[in-house]
Amino acid sequence: MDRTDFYDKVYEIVMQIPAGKVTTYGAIAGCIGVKSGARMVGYALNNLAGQSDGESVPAHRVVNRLGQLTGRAYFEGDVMKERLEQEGVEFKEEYTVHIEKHFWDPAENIGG
DNA sequence: CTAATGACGACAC
DNA sequence: CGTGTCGCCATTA
Repeated sequence: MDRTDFYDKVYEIVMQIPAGKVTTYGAIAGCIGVKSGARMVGYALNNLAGQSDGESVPAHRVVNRLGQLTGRAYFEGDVMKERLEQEGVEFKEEYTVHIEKHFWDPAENIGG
């Protein structure tokens, strides 16, 4: 599939996310070029559920702009939360990370 | 092509 | 400040 170019971009960025850090869908979408493709980003991550390289993409480090683990439903149990905790990410709520402290800007590592 | 959906985001009330 | 609505782009039916 050549149209997966968008997905590749998402994966390439998400794979660069260091442990203990998190980023947002909008940030990734903007770094790719599709600023308003925030929804598409989540859509691409969801696709990982069936991709063999899915394990290579720490989609659990991607949360919405509020730090909410909206996609935890696509992980096994609380894997998305437990993984972030074991990496050192602080949580404000049961399923909300401290995005303000652990925010990771892809444009500072990919685009620049 | 049209209509509906989605791990989102911003604006209006 | 909280709720409600539209827009965004790609995929699917």
